[in-house]
Amino acid sequence: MSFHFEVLATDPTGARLGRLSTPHGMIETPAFMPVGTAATVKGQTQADLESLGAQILLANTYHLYLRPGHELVREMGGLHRFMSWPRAILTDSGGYQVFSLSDLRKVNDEGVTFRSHLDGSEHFLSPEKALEIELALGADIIMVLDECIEAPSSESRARDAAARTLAWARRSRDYFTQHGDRARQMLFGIVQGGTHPALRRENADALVELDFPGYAIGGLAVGESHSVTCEMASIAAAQLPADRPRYLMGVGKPEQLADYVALGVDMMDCVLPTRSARHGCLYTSAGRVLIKNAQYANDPRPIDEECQCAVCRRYSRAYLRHLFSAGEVLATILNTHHNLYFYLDIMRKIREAIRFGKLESFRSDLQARLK
RNA sequence: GGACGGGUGGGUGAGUGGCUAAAACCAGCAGACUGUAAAUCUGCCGCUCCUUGCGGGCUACGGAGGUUCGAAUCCUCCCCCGUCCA
Repeated sequence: MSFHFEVLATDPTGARLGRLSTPHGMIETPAFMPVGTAATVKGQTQADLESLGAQILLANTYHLYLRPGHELVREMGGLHRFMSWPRAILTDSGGYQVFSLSDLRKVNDEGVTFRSHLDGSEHFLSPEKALEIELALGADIIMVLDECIEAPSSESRARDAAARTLAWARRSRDYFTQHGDRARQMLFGIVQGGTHPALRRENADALVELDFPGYAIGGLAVGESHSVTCEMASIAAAQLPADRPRYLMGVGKPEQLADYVALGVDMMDCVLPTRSARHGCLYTSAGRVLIKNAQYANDPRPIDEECQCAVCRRYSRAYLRHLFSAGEVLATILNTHHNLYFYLDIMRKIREAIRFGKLESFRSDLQARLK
């Protein structure tokens, strides 16, 4: 009973309000998970993240395996203790690196051989190896290794990747059954299938047969249009059991979050709020602010006049632009704080809207304002 | 007074006869970013005209002349700056 997922309410759109209990606290869904690849959300302390209300963070198996090494993390008491994060953690498997490090890897049915982006050394990641690492890291939710492909991809390529991902899911489940602990960790399977509707449906159906406690939809927002992303997510979500959490991996832009939620998605993660912040792109209730633009040099207003975050309550655009232009580290810190607040605040409002069955109007309002 | 070295586009600075409106970097301006090889990457960055094109015209490598089909690059004189010698 360490893990328990409960749908508390549904909205006419199909959105679900829920909660996922974990050994490291409760996650209100739909949830957005800030990305902390290397056991750190760049630019924010763990105290900052707690104050922002993040209930779960994402970290990366591949990166932590390379540095500092999963055995070290295990020695240091596991990822929660190592990074001093008392709330929930999800570790991605390294499947996304199959996509993003495409020049540095080779895939076959056994697994993936990576050439480390740090020192060029070769490393082999199989579904079993990924899980061994994830067991050592000790995150609450762990992901199977999958093969994430770029879009567009041919049907045969997508079919191969989906079949391989499914086979790996089976091996992962079996490995977890033997070595894992269901009271301590939850293993999610991942749906692939590219941008081919029939493949998505088939792959989701087959994956559900394997009976995972939660399901992810992967391989989206990798080059296809937003409407295709939605179509694929919708097809996959429709095949997934209603009583299990659904995680749409790697999305999305602020104005897209409610779209995914409306498809029945419970969890999302994205580097956008943190990376964009570092690059000077700030999200506001009236659209994006590229803080380095000359027009903000003498703008005394906060980033977003409607925002209640600590940065908007205290600092002007003029000051933030100065910090950014000067390359000051505080720019990263403050920008990241604001963007994460903005994302997490949208999620709070989305949950509120679902509670009252008003997600559709919230969504159209949001999109109109962010355009 | 003499001997060297040097003056290049907003800055630093390459270029020593044509491929140079002039490298590179910085600054400036604009844009991208979706399970993080990302404090990264891309474009623009003399003025001007239009039929917006690997287009036309003009201006530009301290100043003024000159050599040459052609000069930031060679020559002459001048003006600055630095170092050293008197």
